[in-house]
Amino acid sequence: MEKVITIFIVDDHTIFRDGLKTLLSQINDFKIVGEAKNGLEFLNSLNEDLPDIILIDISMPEMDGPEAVTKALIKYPGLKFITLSSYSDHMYYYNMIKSGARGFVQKNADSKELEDAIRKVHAGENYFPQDILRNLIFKLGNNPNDSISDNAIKLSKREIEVLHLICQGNTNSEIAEKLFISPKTVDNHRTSLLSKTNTRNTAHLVMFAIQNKLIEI
Amino acid sequence: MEKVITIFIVDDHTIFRDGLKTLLSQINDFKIVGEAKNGLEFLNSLNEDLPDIILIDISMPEMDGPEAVTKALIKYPGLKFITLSSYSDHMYYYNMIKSGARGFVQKNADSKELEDAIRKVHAGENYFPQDILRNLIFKLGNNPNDSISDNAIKLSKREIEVLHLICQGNTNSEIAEKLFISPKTVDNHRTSLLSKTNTRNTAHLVMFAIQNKLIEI
DNA sequence: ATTAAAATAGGGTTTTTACCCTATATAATA
DNA sequence: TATTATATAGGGTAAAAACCCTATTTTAAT
Repeated sequence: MEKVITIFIVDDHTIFRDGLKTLLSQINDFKIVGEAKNGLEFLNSLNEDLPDIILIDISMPEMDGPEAVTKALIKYPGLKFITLSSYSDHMYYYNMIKSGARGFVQKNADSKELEDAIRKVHAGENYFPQDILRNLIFKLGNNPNDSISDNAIKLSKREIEVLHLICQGNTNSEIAEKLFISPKTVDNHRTSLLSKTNTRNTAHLVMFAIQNKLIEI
Repeated sequence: MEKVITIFIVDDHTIFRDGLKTLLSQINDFKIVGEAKNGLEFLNSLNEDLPDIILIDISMPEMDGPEAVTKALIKYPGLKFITLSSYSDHMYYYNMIKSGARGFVQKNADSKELEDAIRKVHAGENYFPQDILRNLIFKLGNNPNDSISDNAIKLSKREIEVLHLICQGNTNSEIAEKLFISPKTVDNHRTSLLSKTNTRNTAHLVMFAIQNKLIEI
């Protein structure tokens, strides 16, 4: 008899979890051994009886995917995570791969692909769709020192404060009043925000900030 | 033998559809008779053999939930739609209920609730969670003339086009070129966008648009 | 058929943003 | 210790946005 692959599901949508549970249970050697509705609940439910594969969503309340993966791998370095994602935003791939996920399956993939991914990752391989790999390679370019994390946009504390106030619809002088600084300083922060994020103007900056979770929606 | 309830699923995430299919198939008198990955595909697949219940997502590519429901009900007024939604944004409840959906189930509800909703709607009742009803009543207030649709922000086709191009970082003259209109006209659309959404400037408008799903992230 | 909304476009003005530059003090990092 | 990033602030300018107004044509909606 073949060895059973134990699977844990982390996703905030109960119906999705239920569906996935039922779907995967129909595969003979797959066994759902646990589920959680966010990263925190998942971490708390981890014990010595570890699952073979953890299917985990990216954006969840309380604690999101990347954070949960990072924290879980500190305690249990052998854990194998496969990310389930609904967005096509590449920023997330990096965060998730960086944090240590071994596979990546988009929710609009078919269920056969998910099964493949589970088997491959369980066998010790990685599973990333070609277009994601291509994008990663493209991002890394020909500079080997250029790690994924270095590509992450790092905004300063003040810049994030300014960004928040911009998104709320404040003008430079209003932001200046609220932060007790000169409007000219706000202008400078604004310039560096556009420069760092490589965006063209305020509208583009706000979109970028949301897409890359620099601010909460 | 009890009568079978036929169900059609419309959702852009294949894994979610597959899971739901398997999940609901386990209930004896439920039968999945079709599926589609967006509103357009759903409409095209409709024929004389109509399903009892259609489970439909709100935001999908090509054609979204409200539009599909509206169009389907013109041709087949008897159809019973249950909305599946992942967000807590109330904007959508109105659009979906307005368009004629008879039930509303959040994806983070449990699968028992979905089954209940299907049975209730099939029996001719409505199914809306208490908090949604409460919010509806709250929104309607004590003004009986104040219909739901009046509260929804209605942007024109052109305004939404302009909004999209704004979010992508285009200036008025760039938008003008792309839409083959005068920059002054774009400026006018911009003014009415700010006025309709009651926002203060571009940054605030973009935030509002995203928060209210006027645009895709 | 009449009204209302949408889409078009122009004139003109003020405010805001975006970008050029220099400059200083402080904090963090190599 | 030397270097880099951050945070501060100014002068100056050009572009863009925001808002005032009028006005015509087309397209829904009542």
